[in-house]
Amino acid sequence: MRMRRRQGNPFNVNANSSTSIDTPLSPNMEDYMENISMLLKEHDVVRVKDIAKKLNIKMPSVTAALQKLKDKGLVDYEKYGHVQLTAKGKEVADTIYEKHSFLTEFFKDILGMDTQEAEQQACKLEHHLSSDASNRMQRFVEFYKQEQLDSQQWISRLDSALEEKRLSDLKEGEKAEIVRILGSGPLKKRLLEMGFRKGEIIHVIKYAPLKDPIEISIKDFLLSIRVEEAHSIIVKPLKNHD
Amino acid sequence: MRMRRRQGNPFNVNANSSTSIDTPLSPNMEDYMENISMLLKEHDVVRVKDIAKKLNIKMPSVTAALQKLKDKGLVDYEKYGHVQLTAKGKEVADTIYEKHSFLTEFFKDILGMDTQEAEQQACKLEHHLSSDASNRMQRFVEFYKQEQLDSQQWISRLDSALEEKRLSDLKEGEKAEIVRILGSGPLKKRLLEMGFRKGEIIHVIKYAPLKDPIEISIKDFLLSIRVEEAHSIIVKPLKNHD
DNA sequence: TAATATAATTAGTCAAGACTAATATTATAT
DNA sequence: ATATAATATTAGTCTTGACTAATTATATTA
Ligand SMILES: [Mn+2]
Ligand SMILES: [Mn+2]
Ligand SMILES: [Mn+2]
Ligand SMILES: [Mn+2]
Repeated sequence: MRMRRRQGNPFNVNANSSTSIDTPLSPNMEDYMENISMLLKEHDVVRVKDIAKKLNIKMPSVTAALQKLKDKGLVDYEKYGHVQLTAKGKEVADTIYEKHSFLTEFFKDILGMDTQEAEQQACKLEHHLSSDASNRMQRFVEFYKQEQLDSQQWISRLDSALEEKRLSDLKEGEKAEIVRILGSGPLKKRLLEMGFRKGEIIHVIKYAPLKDPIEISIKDFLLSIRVEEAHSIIVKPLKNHD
Repeated sequence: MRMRRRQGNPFNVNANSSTSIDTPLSPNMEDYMENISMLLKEHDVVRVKDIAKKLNIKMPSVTAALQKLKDKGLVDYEKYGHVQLTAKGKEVADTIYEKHSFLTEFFKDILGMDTQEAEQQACKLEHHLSSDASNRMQRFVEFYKQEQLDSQQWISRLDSALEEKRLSDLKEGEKAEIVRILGSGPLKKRLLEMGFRKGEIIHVIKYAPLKDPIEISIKDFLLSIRVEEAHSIIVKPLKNHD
């Protein structure tokens, strides 16, 4: 469910042409704020060129953005001049950066992603988290990092879990061991009856992606299975020489 | 760091005017796929009107979207006809819905948000998660829901944590108890020396938002503190009659 | 079957946010 | 102090994905 801002009504006469102030910042504008703030922490003079480089865009785009952000009272900026944040602007930037930080910690320290990917993910998601969700998640990250006990347990389990695939993701000719079967209803029961059990070795005979069914063998039995069903069978691919 | 798609080069002569196929789906297009799939699970005939209603947009927007999705080979659709998903389209929709599901579980069952907010958050974030992050997070949710032991501990701690604020979020006249002080460097040391200790009661005397400093009292001492410092003091507001 | 109501499409507009090309300003080097 | 280089701005274009108004096609009802 989405709320899209109503926009572009040509008959809205109270035009208030500069709708600038007060409407929430778009993800892109938030990134401008965040990155200007970061640049200001490193150098005390920030130029259009610096922002363009950091955000990997061209200078005219930056100029346009700065004009909007100035209208909103978030940056101090005069033509051809240097860029500063207003008090309000700093608040905004800090709020965003805080989300960036705990999200990064979450992806890095809890989910075990490497620094760069973690940062990237964080910098995308930060613009879409409600403040309630942010609070809760921030608490959660703090909490989890204190209880290092079982987080160890989790991390070690994660590594092997990441080697797992779904049967439907295997390619023709691949072999794999069944790790577990998702679901709980009659579907799971049927799969068990067909011979899909934990530990069994599967060999994919024929698999045309998107075309049902997949043909496989389990200890010399030939079986056909629909993609949809294969989707809920978790396997661990075997190296070729097994 | 962002990658923006390069766009709008008027001199790109290999125009390939229908750049349609193969470029990744935008968040909005992903929502179309997801919701069409949901509608198809309930009714076996899906009309433009249904999609418009579900997504809370107008019919012409839907028509335009369907034309694009058809170009990309994701929907079966003829003018004035009913809407179906292609095999590829189903795959796409399922992938998105899977993210939607475990994200919802995360916000609901781990962070304790109510169903509706959890769904909303999930449906925003689902479009921005890499497949690696998705995998890890899905594993994490599964793992966490099995170890109900300490998740209990966490949930109960969360409730009280959500009553907490930062000193910088209090309004003039409010009283609060210090819960803890964030950070670790010399800043924290200085705050402790000033008398900010766990359990102390704070009374905010004067606070003009965005204007340093904040004036407060701790057991009859008057103190001034900068917003930035107040930001790292976690407090629990007291009811008026305390 | 004809008249009406509902549903869907087209045409044209708008805002955001990127881009290029051309121009203007400021900084640096001779 | 001037010439050149580096930066920044304007003007105009493009795509995406909304919107309204007008038109066309399909369904329903008399
Ligand atoms: Mn970001
Ligand atoms: Mn960020
Ligand atoms: Mn969504
Ligand atoms: Mn969703």
